[in-house]
Amino acid sequence: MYSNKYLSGNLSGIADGPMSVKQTLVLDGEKGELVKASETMGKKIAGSEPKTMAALKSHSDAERRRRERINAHLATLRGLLPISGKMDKATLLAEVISEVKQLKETARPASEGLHVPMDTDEVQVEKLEDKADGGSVLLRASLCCDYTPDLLFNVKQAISDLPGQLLKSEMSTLGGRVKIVFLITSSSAAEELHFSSIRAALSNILDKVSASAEYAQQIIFPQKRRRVSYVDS
Amino acid sequence: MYSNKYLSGNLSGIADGPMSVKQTLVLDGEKGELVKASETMGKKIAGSEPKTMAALKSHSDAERRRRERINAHLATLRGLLPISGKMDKATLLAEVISEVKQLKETARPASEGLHVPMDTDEVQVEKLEDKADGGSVLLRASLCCDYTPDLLFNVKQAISDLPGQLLKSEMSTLGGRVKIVFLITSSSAAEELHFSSIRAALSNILDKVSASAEYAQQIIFPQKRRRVSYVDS
DNA sequence: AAGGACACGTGATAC
DNA sequence: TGTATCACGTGTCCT
Repeated sequence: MYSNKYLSGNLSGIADGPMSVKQTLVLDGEKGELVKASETMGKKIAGSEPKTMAALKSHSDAERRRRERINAHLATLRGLLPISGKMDKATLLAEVISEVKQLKETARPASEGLHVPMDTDEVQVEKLEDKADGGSVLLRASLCCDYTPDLLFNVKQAISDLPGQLLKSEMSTLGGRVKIVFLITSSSAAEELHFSSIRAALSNILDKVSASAEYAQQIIFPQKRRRVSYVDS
Repeated sequence: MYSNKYLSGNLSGIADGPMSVKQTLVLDGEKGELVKASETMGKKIAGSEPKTMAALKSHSDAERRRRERINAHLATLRGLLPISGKMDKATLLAEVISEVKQLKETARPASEGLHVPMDTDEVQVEKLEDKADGGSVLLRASLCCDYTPDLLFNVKQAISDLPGQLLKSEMSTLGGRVKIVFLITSSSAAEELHFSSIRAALSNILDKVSASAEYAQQIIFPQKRRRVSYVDS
């Protein structure tokens, strides 16, 4: 075992391999030189006090146990992650934090109430929680309008044109009204660009839907007016 | 700064503090003794090669950067956790893994409740909360499948054939998948009958969709298998 | 060969 | 007091 190269596992000190003492240089910051370690050492060595020895061993032992605990937890986390491949310890942690965020976002709407479609047509794009963690931003876009048979077709087309990655979409209907909510990840670099192109895509849907809806409406409710509002945040 | 105690920040070696060279003992595993480090050292020291010096510095610098990266991520994770108090690094990780597990657990019913389409085709009919109100029962039916252009047409037809009164329908899409949920009132007398006819109607949709989807899929993914599950409750 | 990632032992420090 | 945690520089492997 590597850890016993300098520090023997048993105090009786049975020779069990070729020995090579290393880590013998000390970098002297003051002079900027390498010096022999012993040069600057005083009495302290005196050699082989068993007390110091035992203390040192238990110290490094404890430290090793600590490392093992941490690494075990890291391994557990690696197993919990959707990503399978081998990973850097730092990148693993980065993945974990993005996982946690994602899960939190996914779990939220359960408690945050439902998106009931209102009476005014609406296109809304907002940014959720920009904690400057890893350059990725979460956008929440929503569209509220009348339901028409071709709505879903238009939506689907718009989705494929959407920038970033679509995490989730949710749609609810009430009466003849419908509200669709999208959750989209965007790179913080292209954030504003995505922002406006999402807005454009959804507004485009709204236009088409409005056209066909207005046609149908004018037959039945010629008096009804259409109110449209665009909201950004 | 502590990190410069042994290794000076500048290679010119300006004296900037009291110096105390430490880490000079080497624990000899073979003999079980402390020895002077220099005892077992040969020529190698020769003193002050600038090459070795620079290499050593860049090495420890890199290692420090790595540590900082990891610790930064750990700090971020600490901030994401519901627990506020100070925490052991290992216990922090333990908390993170339990948090991830819990979020996964919480997110699953949320996903099912919020009707996020999963990867398996599914027809589900269940009875919600029969509070013996007035002989009327609430049924919740859902259909999960690939999205195809004719899906909505089929759904619309099936709806008109449905028994009972359709209270609400909700639909969400993710990727190419779609999940539709119906809320239907039924008389408790005809409950079982409605149950099976709803099942039949949705299964019928699923069959049609599967057919057209499979046709499209066999061109692109000939190996992909369709898994269908029927769930009652 | 130049640099990244990891485990190690050690000094410092808090309780 | 002993017994934890942490940051550090280093050796070693891998690319």
